[in-house]
Amino acid sequence: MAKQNTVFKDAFNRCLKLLEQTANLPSEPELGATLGISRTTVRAILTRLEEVGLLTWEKRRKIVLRKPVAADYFPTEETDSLSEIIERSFMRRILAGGAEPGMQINELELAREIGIGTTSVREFLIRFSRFGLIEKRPNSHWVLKGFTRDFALELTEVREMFELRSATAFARLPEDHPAWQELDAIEAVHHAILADIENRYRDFSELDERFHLLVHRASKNRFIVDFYDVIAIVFHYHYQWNKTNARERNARALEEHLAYIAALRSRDPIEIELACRQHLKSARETLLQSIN
Amino acid sequence: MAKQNTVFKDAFNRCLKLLEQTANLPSEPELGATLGISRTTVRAILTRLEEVGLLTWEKRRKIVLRKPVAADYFPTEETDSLSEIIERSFMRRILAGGAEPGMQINELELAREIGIGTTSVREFLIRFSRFGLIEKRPNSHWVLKGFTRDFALELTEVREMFELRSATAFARLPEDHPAWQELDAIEAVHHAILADIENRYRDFSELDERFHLLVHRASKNRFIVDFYDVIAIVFHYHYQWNKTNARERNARALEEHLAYIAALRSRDPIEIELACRQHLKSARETLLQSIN
DNA sequence: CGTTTGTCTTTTATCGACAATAGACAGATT
DNA sequence: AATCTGTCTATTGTCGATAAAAGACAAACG
Repeated sequence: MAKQNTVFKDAFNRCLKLLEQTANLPSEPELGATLGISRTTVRAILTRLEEVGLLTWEKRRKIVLRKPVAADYFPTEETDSLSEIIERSFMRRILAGGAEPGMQINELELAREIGIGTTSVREFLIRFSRFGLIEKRPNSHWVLKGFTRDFALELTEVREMFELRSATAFARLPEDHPAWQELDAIEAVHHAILADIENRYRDFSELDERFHLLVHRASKNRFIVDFYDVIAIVFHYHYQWNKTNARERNARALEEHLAYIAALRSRDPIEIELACRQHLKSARETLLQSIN
Repeated sequence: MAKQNTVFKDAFNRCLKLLEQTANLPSEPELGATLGISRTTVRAILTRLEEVGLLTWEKRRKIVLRKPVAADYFPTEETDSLSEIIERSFMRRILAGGAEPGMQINELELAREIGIGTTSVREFLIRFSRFGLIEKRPNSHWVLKGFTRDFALELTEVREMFELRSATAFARLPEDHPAWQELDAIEAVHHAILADIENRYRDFSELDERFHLLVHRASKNRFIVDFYDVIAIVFHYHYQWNKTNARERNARALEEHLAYIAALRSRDPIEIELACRQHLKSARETLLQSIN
């Protein structure tokens, strides 16, 4: 196999979802734009829709013959891109498994274990190296620096610098900047989750990322925004891994976010700094607790 | 060719340099440690030394037969690693050549132009992407964001945050920390260059990197230290590219460094902040001038 | 007994090949 | 006239293969 056809399979599934709602398919270019893929892949999807008897397709005439059923979808395991698979597999190893700092990382072994080629593993490790968890010895192996206390402290130190600056910049955004609307939307979701915290506390992780990314974007600095990737991936896997007291922790974080949002609205630098620091401090503590 | 033997050639050349000074070669492991290579490569070097009649080698008996001459060395073009070649080639294109922001970057074209495989180009681009100058469209090309005014401003904004914090941390290093000695050594080189500025002003670039890296290291934060790579590469190529008023500019920077070093020694936070800001401000201005 | 050497195995860096995907262009359709 | 479709080409993502380099281990040496 030269290239996985995960783009095709994933887009096919999303196309089926579209078909559940509407029985009308737009033109090829439009469908491509909707699904975020090229026309080549759109046509591959249409061809398959015809093959499985969901569609008659001739030039512009596209007639949906029936509603899609579960069996029409590709299994979700097949729709993940290779890099997602590698990332998950790798993170599980270094977060969950007994991964000692200083351990060697072997490209070939990793590749065999996941069942993929070495090229993909190498490219992943290179991309991943910017997260500061691994380091390359040229012409030799990678070294795992580990998800240690030091790592967490260094990460949060930079995070606090960047987020304070971003929050200050946020307050200076013009009244009509779309970020304020997005902030309203985010605040509403906070209230919604808090109102049903027992069932919905797991939705916090995604919301957290959405909120902080919005704040960071206000810095209009690519390095600050890019750095948020590091924070996001660490917290993402941290939430998956450490579930102790998740409900209470998330509830508290939601409240802190609300205070933080209110401070942003006030545009008062002092208040913003206070609310921001307060929240970042508890985020840091949560992270540190999960390490030791 | 599967792998370049640049490690061998480069180490061979360095070994010849050793032979110019001493006529005695140590054991294989020791030589390997000196040259920073494995024993396998050491033995390849010894074999070649024998082939070209520089050495008789049998087990522990290594007898140097003559001094190496210029013709014994591998040409320098052959000792650069592939990634260095790609980097130079790429930087020339995007800094010197008419590289408009928004331009597409084509892996295949780049590879053909440099005369190497696509894998190496891809890996380079992935590594390079953390410098914020290019961006990937998945399943499609890379986009050049360009060495623009915005780029320089964003870069220097973060640089200033990081360096101020590092400088403050530097002042808190214990009296006996090796960084203070290194600072003395660096200061001495400053005086030496200033004393012969007409001839030596080109040495500033390297010294600049050495000094600022030392300061950044005091932060003991991998993200801050790693970020210095971005600064270093930008200034490195910037110095190569923009030579107008280089002598005066470097002389001024050297003076600013000396003031900055004195401030660090004073350990007075206010003085440090002042000297640091002053220097970073002119560094930023120099960079900006070269852009428009 | 601690190094050093000889030999062998494993891993990395790089290439070329090929399927998946993107993208270009001319002719067809409304 | 604008958009869509058919067809074709170019580029990306991934693999396996291979030379260079690293590294393991036992026998030899001092």
